[in-house]
Amino acid sequence: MAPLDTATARTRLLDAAEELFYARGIQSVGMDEIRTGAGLPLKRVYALYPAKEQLVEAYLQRRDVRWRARLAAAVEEVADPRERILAVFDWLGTWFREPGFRGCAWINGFGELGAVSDAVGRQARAHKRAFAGYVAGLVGDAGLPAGLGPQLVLLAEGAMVTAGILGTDAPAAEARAAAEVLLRGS
Amino acid sequence: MAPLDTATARTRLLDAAEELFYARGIQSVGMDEIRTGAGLPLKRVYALYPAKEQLVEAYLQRRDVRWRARLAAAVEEVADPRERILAVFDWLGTWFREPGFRGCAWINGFGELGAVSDAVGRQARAHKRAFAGYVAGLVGDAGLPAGLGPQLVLLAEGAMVTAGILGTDAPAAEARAAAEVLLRGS
DNA sequence: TAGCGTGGAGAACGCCCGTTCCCGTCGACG
DNA sequence: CGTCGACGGGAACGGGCGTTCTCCACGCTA
Repeated sequence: MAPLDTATARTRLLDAAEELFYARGIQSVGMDEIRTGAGLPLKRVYALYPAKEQLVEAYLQRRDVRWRARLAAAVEEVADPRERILAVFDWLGTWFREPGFRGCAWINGFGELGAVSDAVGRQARAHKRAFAGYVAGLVGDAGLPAGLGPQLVLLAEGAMVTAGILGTDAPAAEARAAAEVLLRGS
Repeated sequence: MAPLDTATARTRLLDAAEELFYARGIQSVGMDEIRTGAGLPLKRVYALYPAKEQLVEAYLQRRDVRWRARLAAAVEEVADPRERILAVFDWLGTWFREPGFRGCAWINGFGELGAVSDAVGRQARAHKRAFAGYVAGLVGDAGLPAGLGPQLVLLAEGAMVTAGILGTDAPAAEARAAAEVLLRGS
């Protein structure tokens, strides 16, 4: 195979890593499998990320950017400030319905390695704080009391977990319905 | 050391397994460490559970019984049907504050091995369904609409996840406040 | 008291995995 | 056209872990 430039090599590597890590968990996936999936020589893999933990970190980082961008894009399609909040839960529903959905990558990663890898713990906390911050922004834009933000976040997190474990998209609609009540009550 | 009877050997084994698995994750803990913690010969360990996966299953099973019993005991102290629902969130708060709290064992286990071990996936689903069933019972006892149960469950799950990752007990109070609004709105 | 079996302690085995190293080949440059 | 460097492919290494096996001390029985 012709030599790949660094950028596409990195993309392929992260693509393969993300697919495998998300589907099966981090420790269950070996570096060899990732390099096969990426079609890269092991040497190249370790030139890009000198250790597995750094590849894991990069995987979570890139996914964080993309995940929040997809959420924001879905919310952006709605104008009314209150409806924008509910759009978060609608988007969760479309996410849950995607083939291969297996819960939240950061919740899963934290459960697996949060106690043992600082990098994973940091990524999980950063992602969850960023999500909470985004929701808080939506709540502020709608002129609603700040205390509502964390409550809506709990509904969303609970929906992710429950949908992941039970393998159903129902929690998205349930969380949305609960969110409507919370909005009305404020 | 004097030979231990089967019952206490099993107890010691499960005690050691639970402490280590919960604190550090399942794959990060070796059988050798567990046998050291239990003070048991490896032979005895494998006589009790012929493979690690079965020990993991037993760990989750026993923890499920105890966890739900603790929750139920806390709820039992409250008489008013609506207050009993809120007592669930109060108990979550005392759980979050316990030293060594690191989130929900089934959520963590599912994130780590749910895709790779049938036994862990089954345990997680069974536990979450049992919890949801318990909450549904409380909702029914209070004469509230059945649709409220899953919504309260989402708040609780979200609180567990968030408290685990962020290392704070605040989600318990936030979830309780949200639950009050949901109760009032029904 | 001699033999036997049970159970404790830990060494040993085989496998897997993260990481490193070697070799063949192909393109660039003089 | 010859040489050198870089890169792809994969073997090799070292360590860790789940699982099994060996050895030895102790207590029971005839």
